Amino acid sequence: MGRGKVEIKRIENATCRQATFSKRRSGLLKKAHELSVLCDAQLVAVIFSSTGKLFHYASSSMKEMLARYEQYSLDVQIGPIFHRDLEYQSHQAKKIKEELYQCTQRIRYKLVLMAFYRSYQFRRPAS
Amino acid sequence: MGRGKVEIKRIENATCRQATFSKRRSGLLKKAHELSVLCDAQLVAVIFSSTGKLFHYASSSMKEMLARYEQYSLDVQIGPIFHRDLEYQSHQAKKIKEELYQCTQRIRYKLVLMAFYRSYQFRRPAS
DNA sequence: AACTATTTATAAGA
DNA sequence: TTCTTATAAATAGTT
Repeated sequence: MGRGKVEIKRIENATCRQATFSKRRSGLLKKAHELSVLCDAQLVAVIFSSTGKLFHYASSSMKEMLARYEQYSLDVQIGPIFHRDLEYQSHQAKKIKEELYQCTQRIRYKLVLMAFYRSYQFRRPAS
Repeated sequence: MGRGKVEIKRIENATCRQATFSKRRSGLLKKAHELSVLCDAQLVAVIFSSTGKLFHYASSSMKEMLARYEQYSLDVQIGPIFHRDLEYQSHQAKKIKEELYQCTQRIRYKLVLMAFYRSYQFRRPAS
């Protein structure tokens, strides 16, 4: 969106790449904020530059959730379900497996959220 | 960017909010992709709609990192349920599914926190 | 889902 | 980096 049309492939010139990164990064974070506010969505965006610098955005609801659940351990949360003494029928077990698969797809991204939050704390211990 | 200027605050009309969510969500994910490609950046964007539906983008390098932790997460945390030799009853299966869903909603942030802590240390051991 | 009038983002240049 | 400005792109309101 500028003086010329840009092909979406790696910018070879380092200076130009850095300039574009700076502009588009702020654009992306701005859009992320707008989306969360306009549409009442929870979202997180985490960006590492090619030099390893971290940038991020998290909607306020996401921040709250991260803070709230940080204290709980995975074992405490998941344990009770696996320790239940229940009897099942096999086709329903299959159903559950499918459901679990969906859950795990989500968990993949939860991992990133956690990553983000930890880095945020590490980088800003006082805030 | 349209027929009128929009104030950045929650859209009250539900239909309008949903339409805007759909448009801006795809716009954001597209921008995320472009940024990662143009500027060789690693990034993840995770969006939950107000109804809890998940959308995401992860740059390829980020996917790789996630894959490592997903493996750990799934095998260790979720795996055991698949290895149980159980029979099921329908109302109990239903209950379990509901609980598992709630459970994953709760644990997901913990998982991410864990994952990141390691990835971050790996990336920046000295800082 | 499509259509466009407008607003917004941003590429290139300074 | 910051600003300027021409242009490309996104999208608000509408159908």
